[in-house]
Amino acid sequence: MSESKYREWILDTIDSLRSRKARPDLERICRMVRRRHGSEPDRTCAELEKLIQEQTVLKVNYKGSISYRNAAKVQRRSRKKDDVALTTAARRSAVEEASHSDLSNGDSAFGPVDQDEEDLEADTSMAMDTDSNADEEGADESRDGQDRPSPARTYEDAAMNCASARAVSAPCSPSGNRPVPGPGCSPGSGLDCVSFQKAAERPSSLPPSSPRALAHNDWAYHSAVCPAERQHPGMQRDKAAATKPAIQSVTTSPGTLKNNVKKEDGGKAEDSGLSSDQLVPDYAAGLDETKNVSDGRPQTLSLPSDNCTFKNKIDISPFTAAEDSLLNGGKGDEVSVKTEKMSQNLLQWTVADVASYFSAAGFPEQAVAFRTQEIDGKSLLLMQRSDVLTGLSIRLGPALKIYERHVKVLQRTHFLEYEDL
DNA sequence: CAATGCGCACCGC
DNA sequence: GCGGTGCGCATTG
Repeated sequence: MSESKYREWILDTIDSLRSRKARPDLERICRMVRRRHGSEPDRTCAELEKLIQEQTVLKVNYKGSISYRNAAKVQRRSRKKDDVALTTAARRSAVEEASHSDLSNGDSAFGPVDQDEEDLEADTSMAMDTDSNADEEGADESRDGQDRPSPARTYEDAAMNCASARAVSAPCSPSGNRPVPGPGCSPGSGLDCVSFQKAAERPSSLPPSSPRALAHNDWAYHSAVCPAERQHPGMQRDKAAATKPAIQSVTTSPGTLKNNVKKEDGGKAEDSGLSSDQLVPDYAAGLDETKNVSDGRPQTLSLPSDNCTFKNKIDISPFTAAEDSLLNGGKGDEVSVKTEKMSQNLLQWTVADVASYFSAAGFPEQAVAFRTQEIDGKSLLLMQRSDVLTGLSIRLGPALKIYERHVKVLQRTHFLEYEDL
C-alpha cells in the first residue's frame, strides 16, 4: 500500500520537477516528497530505489549528473510504425502507457533500440544492493564532513552520502532503516552513488575528444548498477580486486541476478549503444568484468548462480528468441537473456522479484499489477492465460505479450527444468 | 530562505 | 525543425 502511495508521490514529484525544468535528482525528489507529504527522505530514497529496480523510475545519468525519469512518461516519439496500438493508447490516456516501450531510454536520447527493446534495456538498468560496497570512498569524507562545500553540488553530496552510508550499514535492502540525519535525503540509494561518482570522474578523466560519448547522457543509466561492477576506469581502488569476486558471489536472490545481466551491451555498446542510448550503463558495467569475457556473452559471467542458469539458457533461449523475433523483429537475444537469468528458481521468487522481472521486461506498469495482486513465483507458475489477461486489470496488449512471451515461457522453462531433474 | 517559473543553450533525432 | 533536458537567473511566497 504505502508502496503504491510512494510510487505515486515519487512519480508525481519527478513530473513536477520536470515541468518546472528542474533536474529530478535525488535531493530534489526527497525534498519535495517531504514537503508535500511529510515523508522522510530516507524512506523516499528507499522507495525510489525500489521503483528504480522495478523500472517504474529510470535512473539516468544526464550531463554528468544523476537524474530520475518517470518511465511511464518517457516516450520516444520516434518509434517505428508498428506501435500503432501503443500510440493510440498513449493518446487516450496520457500517462501510463508508453511505458513498455520506453523505459528503455532514459533521457532525451532514447534508445536506439526499437520498439521492443523492452526486454533488453530493462535489464541494463537494474541493480541492486548486493554489493553496494563502499564504492569509492571519495564520497565518504564528505559524508561525515557534514559540510557541503559547494552549494552547486549539493545533490551530489547527498547522493554520495547516501551511498556510503548505506553501503556501510546495510549492504542490501533498500528498504530503509537508518535514520540518517542527513540534510537532504542522505540515506538513499547506495547504488546511485556509485554512478555519481563515476559520473564525476568519468568526464574529467576522459579525453576531450571522446567525452561526448559519455559525457552526455550516455554512460549514465546504468542506473543502478551497483553490483560490483562499477568500472574504475580512472581509479583503481580496492574495489578493483573486490569487484570481480563480488560479481560471482552475487547469486543470492533472483532479483539480484538481474542486475548483473548486462548482456549484450558489452558487445553492443559499441555500435549503437553508447552513443544514443543510455544503455550505457552496461558500458559501465561492462567495462570491468564484462569486458573480459566480452566476446560473446558477457551476461554469462554475470550470472552467478550455479544452479539452473545454464540450463535455462539452453531451453529458453531458442524459442524465446524465436517468438521475439516474430513479434518484434529484432533482438531476440535480449529476451532470451533475460529469461534465462530469471528462470533461476521461480519458486523462490518473491512478489518483488516478479514485479522486477516484468518491469525489466518492459512492463513497468503491468508489474505494478502483479505486485498488487501479490503474484510471487509460485503464483506465477499457476497463472493461466485468462488470469493474466483479465485478472490483473491490465491492458490487453501488454497482457498478451506478458503472457505469451514471459509467463508462458517461464512456466514452460520451469517445468522442463524440473522434469529433467 | 525555499519553491517555483522559465529563457535559453544543448543535444539527438 | 522538433522535442526533451536542465542550468542559471528571476520571481514569488
